Amino acid sequence: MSATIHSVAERAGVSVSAASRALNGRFKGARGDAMKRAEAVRKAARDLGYTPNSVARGLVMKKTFTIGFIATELSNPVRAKLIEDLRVRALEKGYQLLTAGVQYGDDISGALDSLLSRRIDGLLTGNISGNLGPLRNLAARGFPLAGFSHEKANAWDTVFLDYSGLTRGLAQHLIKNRGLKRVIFGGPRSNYPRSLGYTKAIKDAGLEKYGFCLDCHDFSMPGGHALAERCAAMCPLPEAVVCHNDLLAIGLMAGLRAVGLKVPDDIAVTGMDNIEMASYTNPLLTTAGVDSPELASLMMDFLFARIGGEHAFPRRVELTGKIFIRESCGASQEKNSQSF
Amino acid sequence: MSATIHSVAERAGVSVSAASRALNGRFKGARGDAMKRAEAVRKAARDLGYTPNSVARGLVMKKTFTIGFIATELSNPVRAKLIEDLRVRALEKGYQLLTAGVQYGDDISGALDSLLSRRIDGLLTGNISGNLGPLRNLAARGFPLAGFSHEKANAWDTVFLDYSGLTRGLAQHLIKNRGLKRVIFGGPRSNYPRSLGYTKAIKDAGLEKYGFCLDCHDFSMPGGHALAERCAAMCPLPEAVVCHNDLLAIGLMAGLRAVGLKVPDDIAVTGMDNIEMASYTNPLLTTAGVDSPELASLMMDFLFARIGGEHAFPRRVELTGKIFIRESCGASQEKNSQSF
DNA sequence: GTGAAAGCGCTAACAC
DNA sequence: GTGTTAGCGCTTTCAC
Repeated sequence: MSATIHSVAERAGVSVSAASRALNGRFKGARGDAMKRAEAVRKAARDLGYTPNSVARGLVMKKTFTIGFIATELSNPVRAKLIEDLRVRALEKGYQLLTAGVQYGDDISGALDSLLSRRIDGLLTGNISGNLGPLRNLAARGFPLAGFSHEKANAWDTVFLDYSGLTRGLAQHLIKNRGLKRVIFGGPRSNYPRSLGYTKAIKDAGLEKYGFCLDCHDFSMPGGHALAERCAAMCPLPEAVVCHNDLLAIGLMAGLRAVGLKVPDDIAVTGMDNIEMASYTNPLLTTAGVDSPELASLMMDFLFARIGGEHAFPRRVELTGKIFIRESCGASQEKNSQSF
Repeated sequence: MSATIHSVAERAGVSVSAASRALNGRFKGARGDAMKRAEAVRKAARDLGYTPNSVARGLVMKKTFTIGFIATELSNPVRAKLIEDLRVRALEKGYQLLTAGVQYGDDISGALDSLLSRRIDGLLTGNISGNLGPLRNLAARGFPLAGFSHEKANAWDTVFLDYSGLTRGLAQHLIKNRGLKRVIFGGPRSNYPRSLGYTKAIKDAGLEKYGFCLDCHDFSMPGGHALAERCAAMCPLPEAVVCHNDLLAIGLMAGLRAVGLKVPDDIAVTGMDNIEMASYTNPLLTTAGVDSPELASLMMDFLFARIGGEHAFPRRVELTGKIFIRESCGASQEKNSQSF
């Protein structure tokens, strides 16, 4: 049905190999003769409505110009933004991005196999957990791999994101600058860096007896909203809640309002990720995060180096985040944006 | 490097075709003999760490189990949600989703060619504009195509979304139920259905002299924020602004607050799309929209029918939206959610 | 430069 | 059922 390189070669009166060369623009010296033939090939292709078959191309070249991205929470705004940024970087180099979503803690092998069977040229990893064995194997075999993580050490190239330092900074701001004591955490009771940073700040300040975790494993707006009642029921009321992420914080703020509590007057709230929406909530959300395009660039630089054949021990680079003091923590804005 | 079906066949002591059959589970009668061989093949595959090469598979089968989605504003929450819903539906049927973003009014042929060269089995279209010729050609040639649109007629299967009726309903609510007169529109001065619906409502109510458009072609939160000053500068102040979409409305609400105007007391605001965030803003955003999973299902049903070989004239189905009256329009909530 | 030929990894005839 | 064989559409040797 569709035109093949065969048919365009025929129409142009040349061999398939000549057509292939012409279409891919491989001539060294521009001898007028060859140029003319090449033009004839291009014209034939146009006439026939030829669309190169990159499936066949991928088979012979063992290269698909596709890179995979595997992560959780694909529709979380932070991730959606990152995906767009990655896609832009990929496109710049002539690559397509193929995304695969997984659930927290789920087995990734299904998604991974699907990507691998499509013979992606490299794989980008997001915040995945669970059994990372298959990925480690890939890395060990020299398969191009890069990602971001809050883990100190990794088996493949990773951009390190210090979420722990960020929540710690947020909590410190609440404690030191605002003089708050009953600062609690909203998010999963776990050893995620985000909660660890909070705990550290509490300990540093000798506020252990006020430390508390509104345990919640649904880091979404509904999840945050549901926290409000539990929060309001606490006696005495907490003065601030440091949230696991922006979505949770935004949901919590809405929930707090629904139960008649004012943010930040009654309770201060902070988020994490600095999604675009954090600059438009009422009150404006105090949060922290890294620059998404920069993260995308760093990951892609790692990956393309590997794809280019670079062979080295797993590398690591740290991307520093920033703290954005806005209204929801009730602070004066004297120190609007602080590097961390 | 990677194992091929050849190597697993060899290891299992069978022919490649037997291996292929075993791996793809094609046996009719389950004769114990065949079953045992099949198991041997599967074991060999496991031992070798065999990952089927779907590039080769796609080449011979002329089928890639991939469907494309082409649309604008991929990172707009409505679109991100739809993509997730489409992805789920696709995965259920064993298909992958390959997304391609384009700019409003831009030429889509680049993105289209990229998708087509990957030999997608079908294509889903979002709200694209510009030269639709290539798509019409595809449809005419029988290529599986489906999409959503606010156009009455289309050259391929489409789910019709009546945005015009929705903004009209929103404006009517403002005018009739709240008795407002100075109701203006925030969004592009164009013949988009969204603004048309507004205009219609204004005319129906004989309020032409109050009609006005805060022209703006950036339907984003920053875009909406920027509108606030122009809005505040109007004299007399408008009583309500019907926005092109939720993002714009949310940005506008933030901007209005920044210039000291209260929503809805000073100015009412409505959005469009009913993104999840609309249920968490302060004030809660009155808006309208369609159910995303339902839209995804409808589009997929159309597409899979075509992929399945169905041949028919372009079909059309209408998906009715709902209006969600919340706080930002200042209304009592007596009629919370109204079908439209 | 050119064209003939080989082959990427797989599935689908086809005889057996 | 099984194996043998012929391609899918392309790029890339390789002689010329």
